Amino acid sequence: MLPTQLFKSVSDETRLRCLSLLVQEGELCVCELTYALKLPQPKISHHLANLRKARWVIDRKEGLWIYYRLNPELPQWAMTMIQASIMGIKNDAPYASDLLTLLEMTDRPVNTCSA
Amino acid sequence: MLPTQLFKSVSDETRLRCLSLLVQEGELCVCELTYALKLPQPKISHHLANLRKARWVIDRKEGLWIYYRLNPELPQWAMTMIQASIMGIKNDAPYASDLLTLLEMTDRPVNTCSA
DNA sequence: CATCTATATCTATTTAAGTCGATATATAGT
DNA sequence: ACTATATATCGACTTAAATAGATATAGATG
Repeated sequence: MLPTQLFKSVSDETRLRCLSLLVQEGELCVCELTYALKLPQPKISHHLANLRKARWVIDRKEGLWIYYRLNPELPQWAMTMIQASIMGIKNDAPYASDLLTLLEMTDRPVNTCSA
Repeated sequence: MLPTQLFKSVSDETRLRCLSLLVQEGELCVCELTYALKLPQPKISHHLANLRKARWVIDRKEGLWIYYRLNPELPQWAMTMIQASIMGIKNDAPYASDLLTLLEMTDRPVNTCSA
């Protein structure tokens, strides 16, 4: 959990978009992120693996779906810094419209342990 | 001043070490950073150019020296996030010992407009 | 057990970034 | 003008990371 690795992980726009949605929505599965960002599923999975490796997020399997959420064991400074960042950028493109797109999604999987 | 570019810029350890010293000390010249980090001058200059391009820092020329400091026009969230980060990591290696090394430097240029 | 859906991984390709050493520029002092 | 110091830039090389598409795995359904 090196600071430089945490920064590098969020220096990619696809990953920052995913993390922004996860911070705002709590917990999302891969198909919801794929829908919101309108990107190919392998690309989303690949970037989620990067966020997992940097320990920004953890995943949880439930049936066919794999849910991702912010790692509760992040150092306090990392939590503070990502929240400050996302509060600062969430109203800008493309982060704002990603959330709107997600909320337009019908048939979202029902998350039995919603956050 | 894209968020992803700000993150990428601090995802390199040399640059994060420089920025950490600048946040803590206010304003430093290249030779002070070179001394503190014990790295070749061209390498330090190269990374400072990156921090300048990402608009993390601005520079100021005074005689032979070029002083770098945090860009006062950073977005508020970026200021908050970098300060939270550096407060969180400044007591860890190598950031803590960089500051100690800097303070051991004799013949530091006298900065006439010290911050 | 065949099939569908959700997700991850693999391979190949391209692009970007870091490192090193040499050199160039600019200022100050003698 | 000559030399020394501070800093930036350039070129060559190496390494890492992003992208895209194909394929593999795993659970659910009929």
